[in-house]
Amino acid sequence: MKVTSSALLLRLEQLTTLDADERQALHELERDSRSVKKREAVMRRGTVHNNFAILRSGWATRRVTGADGRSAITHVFCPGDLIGLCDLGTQSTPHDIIMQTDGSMSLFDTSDLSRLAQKHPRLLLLLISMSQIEDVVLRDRFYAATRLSAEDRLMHFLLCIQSKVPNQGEKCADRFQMPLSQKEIGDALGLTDIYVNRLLRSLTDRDEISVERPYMRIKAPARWTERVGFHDRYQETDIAWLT
Amino acid sequence: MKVTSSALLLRLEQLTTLDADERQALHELERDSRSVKKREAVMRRGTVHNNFAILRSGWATRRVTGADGRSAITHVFCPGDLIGLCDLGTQSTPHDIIMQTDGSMSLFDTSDLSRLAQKHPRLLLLLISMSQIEDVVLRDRFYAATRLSAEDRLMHFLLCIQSKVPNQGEKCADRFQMPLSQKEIGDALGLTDIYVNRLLRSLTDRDEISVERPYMRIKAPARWTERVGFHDRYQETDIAWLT
DNA sequence: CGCGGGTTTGAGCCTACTCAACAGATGTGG
DNA sequence: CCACATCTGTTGAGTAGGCTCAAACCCGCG
Repeated sequence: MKVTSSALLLRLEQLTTLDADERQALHELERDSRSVKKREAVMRRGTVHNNFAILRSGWATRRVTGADGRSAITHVFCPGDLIGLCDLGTQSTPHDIIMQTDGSMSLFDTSDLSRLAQKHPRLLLLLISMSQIEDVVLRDRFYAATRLSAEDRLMHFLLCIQSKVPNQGEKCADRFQMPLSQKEIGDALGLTDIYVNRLLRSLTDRDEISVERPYMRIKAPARWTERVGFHDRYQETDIAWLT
Repeated sequence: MKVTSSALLLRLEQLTTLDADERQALHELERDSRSVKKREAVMRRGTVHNNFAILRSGWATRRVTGADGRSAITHVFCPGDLIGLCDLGTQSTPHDIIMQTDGSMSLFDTSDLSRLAQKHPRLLLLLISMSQIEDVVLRDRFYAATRLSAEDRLMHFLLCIQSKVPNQGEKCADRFQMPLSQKEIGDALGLTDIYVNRLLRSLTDRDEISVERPYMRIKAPARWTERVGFHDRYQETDIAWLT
């Protein structure tokens, strides 16, 4: 039976070269994969098992939820993303991971990881390096959330999502998938769903975007990028120094 | 000449056991240290050298600065903290690091790191794991910044700083050092210096805190913790699984 | 003694929120 | 296959939390 292609492998090989051993190890990591459904919590804060995962298909988010039920979306994950490698130092999962769409993932815990650390330390470092990009993005978003107006914040976030989107093979380069509802966009920005709606409405009315659910199109991404000071951290990725 | 004690080594040894080789490697990493002055930018965004550092004494912050000059403080570093290990995947430093006080640090770049990766992969993983805690804290702060009221946000942040403070050997356990001005606290919270001032004033008037510059005291930290849902991520640290 | 950085206080305003209601989609069980 | 529930999007009206602008004070320091 043919091996399903791995979004993670594809991305890694664009950034560095793997030897046969490493490719094999990666393949074994992804051997078992579980299918997961929309809205399912694949990792729950406070639990100690399955702290690490490779998202093989579908979208997921990391959510921080408060006592009053309000919550914030700190990360958005797409196929090929690594989840939880940024929590190595915590004894249990610090925040929830929720599926945004149906999908599939390979799950691990510390014992798998510590095996990998012994047998393929370089590979682990590569994976960690890749996943750290997400936290660089979070810092940009922290700035946006605290220092930009609601509209600029929204623009910044849409650019973030656009830059995440894997090359979908579609010719319309400026059309991208938006896997979040308006309420969820609000949770990612610290705004109300209602206000997000007004902003999106205003943007479409001014012909800045067009919404073609579940897709979206930004009419003048370059202008937006300039305006809100957006950086595409994925394009700036470089892990080749790890020889 | 006697070796100056290393805040980093102390912290690592509380969390796991190092063998003689690793202790030696760590010692060599910290051999050269440079003294740095308040307000000095020790790493500047966009540059490719000295991307990594061990902060040996003093306090520093990571700042994200926008085109209009507004900025946000995403991280606060204290002695023994690792800086830049969370940016492994970026080709250049993504954000500025600024000294908040005079201090000293040991600086590295990717070549040092890739040597370390080859000779002491476990040690590098330990260091990375430790430094990732800071990003877990940032996610908590992201939630606070987007979903809590200004006063709760401020309480949350003060608890964060208090939990960072190294055991100062002082008996007053509830008194801690506050290395940020009100304007800087505002940058860490997404508030104006003026509003931070009003909040602090109100808290002291209600006898919730006392300000004894450069120290500060929270009168009822347990109540605050409950109220804003604060987690002490440093206490939850666990890197012992990396055998 | 003057200067700059940090703090304090007042007055007025605007951005983003709350509450409320409805329309459209989606899904689900009988 | 329809009836009902739930989630999502849309719009209006009124409000308030945190902002802006302005000015003064304190203090350490050159």
